[in-house]
Amino acid sequence: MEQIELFRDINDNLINEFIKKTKARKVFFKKDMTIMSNLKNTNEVGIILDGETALLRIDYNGNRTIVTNYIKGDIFGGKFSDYLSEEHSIISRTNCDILFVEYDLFIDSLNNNPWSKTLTNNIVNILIKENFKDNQRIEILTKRSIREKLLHYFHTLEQEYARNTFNIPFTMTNLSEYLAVDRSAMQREIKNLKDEGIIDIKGKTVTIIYH
Amino acid sequence: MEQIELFRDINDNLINEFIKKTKARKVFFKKDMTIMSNLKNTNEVGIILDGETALLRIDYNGNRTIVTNYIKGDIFGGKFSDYLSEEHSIISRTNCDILFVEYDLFIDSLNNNPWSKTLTNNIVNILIKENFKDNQRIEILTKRSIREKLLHYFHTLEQEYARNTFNIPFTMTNLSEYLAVDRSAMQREIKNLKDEGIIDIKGKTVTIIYH
DNA sequence: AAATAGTTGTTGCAAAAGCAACAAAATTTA
DNA sequence: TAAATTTTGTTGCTTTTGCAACAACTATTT
Repeated sequence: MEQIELFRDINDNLINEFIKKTKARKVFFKKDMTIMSNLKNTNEVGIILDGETALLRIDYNGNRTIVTNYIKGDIFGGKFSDYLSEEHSIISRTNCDILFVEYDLFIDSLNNNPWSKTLTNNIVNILIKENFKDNQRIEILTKRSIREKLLHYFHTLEQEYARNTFNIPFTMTNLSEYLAVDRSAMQREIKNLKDEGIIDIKGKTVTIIYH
Repeated sequence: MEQIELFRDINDNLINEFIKKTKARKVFFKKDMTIMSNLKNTNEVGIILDGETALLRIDYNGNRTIVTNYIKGDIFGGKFSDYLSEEHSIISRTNCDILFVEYDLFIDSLNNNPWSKTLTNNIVNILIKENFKDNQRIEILTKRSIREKLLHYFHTLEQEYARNTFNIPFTMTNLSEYLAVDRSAMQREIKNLKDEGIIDIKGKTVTIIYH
C-alpha cells in the first residue's frame, strides 16, 4: 500500500492504524461503473488504491466530457470536489479498488497522529501535482493553432521521457479531445508536420526531428 | 492579518508566534517588480499579505504569458512552484506586501503547533481553490468557438455574482488573453452577440438576456 | 470465428478565427 | 493639463479550423 502516493513513506502498520482510526472502507468497482454521483454534496473522500477513474461531466445538453483522469494514488471527493456540481460524477475507467473515508475524519487524522506530518506532505504534493497537470494543459490550450498545440504537447512528452522518441499515451481521438481540437483537422496537421520533416510518426510513436 | 485566507480562523497572537517560529519576513514591492525569478529553484514560499501578483512566463522566443494571477492570501514559490522552470517568475501587478518563509520551516509548522490544524486546512483549501480556477479555465478553453467561450465565461460570472448583470473583471485585452483568442475576433463576436440580442454590454458591464 | 463497435486516415467545402492596420477613446505619466 | 501610452472598436483579407462523410483497419464481444 506504501506505493500509493498518499501513503508514501508511511509504513503498513501506520496505514492500518490510519484505516482503523478513520473507519475507512475499501470497495471494489468493475470497469465503467459510477463510483460517485452528485459530487457537489459528498462528505466522502475516495482514494484510488488500484485502477483508474475519471471525472465526468454530463451537461444539460447531454454532452459528456472527461474533465480529468485520476490514477492510482489520486484522491477525489470530499472538500476536493466542493466546487463541482450535480453534473459531475466519478466513473471507473478500469476495475478499481477505492478506499473511502469521511472527509472530516480524514482531515482530523492530519493532526496528532504519528503519520500526520507525512500524510500532510503527501496531500500537498498530490494537490500540487494536480495543479501542475492543469497548468500544463492550460499552456497547451492557450496556443493559437493546432500545430503549436501539437508541438508544445510533444515537447512536454519529450522532456518527460528525456528522449526525442516517445509514445503518445492517448488514442488519437482522445488526444484531439485533450488538445480540444477537431480530430480530423489534427490528423491533417500531423500529416503536414510529418511531410515537412519536423516530426516522424508511426502509429503512436513520435520522433521529434527539428525544434 | 486574519483576513488572509491562509490565516483564516487563526488569531493574531498565534500568527505572530508563527512568524517568529518560522522566521518569516515581510517585504514590500512596488508595482511591476520581479518578486521571484528562476522559480524552479526556490526554497522560499511567498504569501501575499496585500496586493496582487502574477506568474509570468517568458519563453525562448521572448513571448510573455501571464500563466496565473495571484491575489491577497494566495501562496507561491517553494514546493508549490517545483514544476516550473527558469522561464517563470513572479511579478507584482500592484504594490505588494509579501511574507517570505522557508518552505521547510513552513511545512514543519504544520505540525505540533496550536495553529497546525487550521493552517493545514487553509492550505488545502487554497490549493483546492487554485484547482477550481484552473478547471474553470480549462472548461472554457476547450470550447471550440469564441462565441461558446464567451458565453461559458459569462455564465460562470453570472453564477459567481448570482445576477445576470455583472462586470467583467478584466480589460478586454486581458479577457482575450484569458480566453486565448484574438482580441479583434473576440470584439467582433461580442458585437454579434449584442446585435442578436443574446447579451447586452456597455463598457465592461454585461447583461445576459437569453440562455 | 463472426459480428459489432470503435479508431484511424483522408478529403472537400463552408464557416470561423487570426492577422494587420487604423482611428477614436480612455488612462497614465510627466 | 498636456503629452504619451495603452486600450477599444472596426474592417478587409487570408488562413486555419471545424464539420461531414466514408473507407480501411483494430479491437472487443458473443
